[in-house]
Amino acid sequence: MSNHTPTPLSQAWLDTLQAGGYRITRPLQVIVEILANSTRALGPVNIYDLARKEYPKTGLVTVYRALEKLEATGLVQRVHQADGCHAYLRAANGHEHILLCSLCGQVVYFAGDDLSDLIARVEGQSGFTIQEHWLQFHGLCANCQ
Amino acid sequence: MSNHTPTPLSQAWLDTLQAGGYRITRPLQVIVEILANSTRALGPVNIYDLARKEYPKTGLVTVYRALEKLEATGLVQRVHQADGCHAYLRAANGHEHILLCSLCGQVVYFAGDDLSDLIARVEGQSGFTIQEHWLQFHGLCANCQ
DNA sequence: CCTATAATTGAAAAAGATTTTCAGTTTCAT
DNA sequence: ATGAAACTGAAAATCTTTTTCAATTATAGG
Ligand SMILES: [Mn+2]
Ligand SMILES: [Mn+2]
Ligand SMILES: [Zn+2]
Ligand SMILES: [Zn+2]
Repeated sequence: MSNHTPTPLSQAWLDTLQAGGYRITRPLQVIVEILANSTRALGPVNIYDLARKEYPKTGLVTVYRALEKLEATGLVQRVHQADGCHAYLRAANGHEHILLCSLCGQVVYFAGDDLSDLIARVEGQSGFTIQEHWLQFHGLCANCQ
Repeated sequence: MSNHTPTPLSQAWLDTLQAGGYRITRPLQVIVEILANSTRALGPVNIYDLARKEYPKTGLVTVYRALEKLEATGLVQRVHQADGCHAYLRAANGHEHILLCSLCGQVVYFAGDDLSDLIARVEGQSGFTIQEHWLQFHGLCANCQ
């Protein structure tokens, strides 16, 4: 059971988790390492399988519990997809959205959308106050087209 | 067991379903009536409870099966929400998106978004070909604010 | 209107996913 | 080093969705 050095990102996540009052255990380290460095969304069983390669004792329950902590801390987000919404991904940094490859699942983050005019127009027409917007692009990555 | 007249929209849905080769049964009529006229997204159990008021024999399985048919026929869509993605709503007509009230669940459809510049920019930066976009607004309806 | 056929139904069982319980172990502030 | 609180994995419980199956029903054709 080798003890790999954490990547800078996963170390930052662990620090945030610790600052949030959570304890840093081996299975949590492994799960964080997996999620912080993934370029595609992963489901619980997905993460479970990967985690067991590094730390075979890992239980599926622990994966669920880690996802709960990571989501509560704002480090990961649930990803909505046509075939299900039970996969997780690094949360957006500031005002970012995601673009997903429909074939291989690869994820790219982008920023720079400006929906303020549209939002103002829709608020006027509907009488709603808009608090939040979800935007997601789907397509084929350079490799898959 | 009163036999209410179907609303124009639910009659149109039933015609579409029949044209698609499905048979029009009482529980299906009731479920269509509920979904075609709902102003908020409804989950299977939600629909089940409402359907049983009109046709008490309705089984939950039949609700699942009806949703399958309605989704396959393009009459309803699954709605993605922060607290789960198992509720259904009238599908968009053409290029529409939805705006949801985070308090009461009320839904409004809107059109008129133009994301082509953003899409072109993100395609250039990422090397992806973007095929589809999801956009959803969340806020408070006139009643809830 | 009758009939035959295929679709549909509801109950029950099965399968799948997630959560809870619990006793033992580990982290981490003192 | 110590102890309180958090965390762990296994097993059980719970919840959701799908499958199976025998009976019923819709609808096309005569
Ligand atoms: Mn945005
Ligand atoms: Mn659009
Ligand atoms: Zn790809
Ligand atoms: Zn409202």
